[in-house]
Amino acid sequence: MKTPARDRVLDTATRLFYAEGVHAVGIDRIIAEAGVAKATFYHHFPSKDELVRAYIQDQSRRAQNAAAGLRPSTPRANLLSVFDYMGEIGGSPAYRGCPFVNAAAEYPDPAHPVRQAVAEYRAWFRGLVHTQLVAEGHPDPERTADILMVLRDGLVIGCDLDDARELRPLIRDAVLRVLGDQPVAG
Amino acid sequence: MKTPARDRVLDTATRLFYAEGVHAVGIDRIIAEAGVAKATFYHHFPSKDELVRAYIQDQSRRAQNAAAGLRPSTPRANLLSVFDYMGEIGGSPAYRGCPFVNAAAEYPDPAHPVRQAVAEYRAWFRGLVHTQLVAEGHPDPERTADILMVLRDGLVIGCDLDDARELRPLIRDAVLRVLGDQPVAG
DNA sequence: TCGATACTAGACAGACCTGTCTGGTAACGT
DNA sequence: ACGTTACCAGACAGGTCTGTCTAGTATCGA
Repeated sequence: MKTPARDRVLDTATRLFYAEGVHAVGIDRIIAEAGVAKATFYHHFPSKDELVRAYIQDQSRRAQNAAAGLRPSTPRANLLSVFDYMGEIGGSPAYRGCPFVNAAAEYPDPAHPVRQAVAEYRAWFRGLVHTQLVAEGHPDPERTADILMVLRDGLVIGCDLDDARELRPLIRDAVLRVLGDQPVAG
Repeated sequence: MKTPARDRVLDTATRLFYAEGVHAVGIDRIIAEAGVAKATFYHHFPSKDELVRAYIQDQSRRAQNAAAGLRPSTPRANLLSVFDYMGEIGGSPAYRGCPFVNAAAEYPDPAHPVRQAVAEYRAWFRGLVHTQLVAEGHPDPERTADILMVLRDGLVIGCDLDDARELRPLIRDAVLRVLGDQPVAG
């Protein structure tokens, strides 16, 4: 218990929010499992919604760090490795879908800070994909980036609601079909 | 107020669950807005979770009725019209994403009856797409149906979290790319 | 040594949650 | 006429929710 209280709270909240949903997990449970006093929690986070926002922003930061950690190769290989990585994550037994999509489902108001944090993550991911498309000289980077975003969202849903093991082998195929230079095999 | 109490409850629950989320809406509010006594509610639905399941099953039934109402044409046209229809729905100002995906996000346990009702809808939709692919003689109907399912999920997310008006014009393009016989335009 | 900061335990308020219960009204088939 | 069923209003129980508050301990820099 030598890690700072704020970190323990955020780590515990991340685990519970992701596994069980935001509205399904109360502050009392978070502070109990984090081993933190209630006053300490409200010292670091002014409200539960701010904790949720911090959770989303932290997940976004981690995703960006993970993407930065991938050793850059050709734009095409970068794109494929991003989607392959999604398949790896999606195949984990603890996988419960995308934290951003799941959180957004619990915050219907697009103006809510949590939704805005989700929008920031999405803008970053879309930019990542778009940059690779431009770098590889794709003839239609705008539209293709949009469709790859759709593919991304569909994959995180599919890995959660369907069988990720069946989905994983076709990710590369799907990306290549969207990129448009790979005819469908008979 | 001459419609039966059960219908008023289900209609009100559908409206509120979809607009605000399942956990965010309490029984007290549903019965108040439906103009129904609490005992009447619990007479028709043994628990809130059963109401949620009825809501999901009702949405599934409506989707299947809507699909049955589309006048059948060529398999290719059927496929495109299904996805076009999704774009129409997704462009509505009241659109808040897919009720099945949103509900599943609030019920992490795959064994929960609500999740099973969602799974039944998904199996139906996947079968609908697969049938059309087989009918048009597609060389890879299994894998293509899976990817179109991914596309479906990505579209409902994108129409909710991004701008549906930007997404709609590229739906047909995305479907054709997945079907694999349409090269990307320069 | 002093003051600020981080932290702990836990009571408390006020609202909301699901689900049960009592008690009464009205329609309807037999 | 009678029993069943559907429906109403609303109290109630037991729990949980967020957020505030009191009161005290520990650490650490100046």
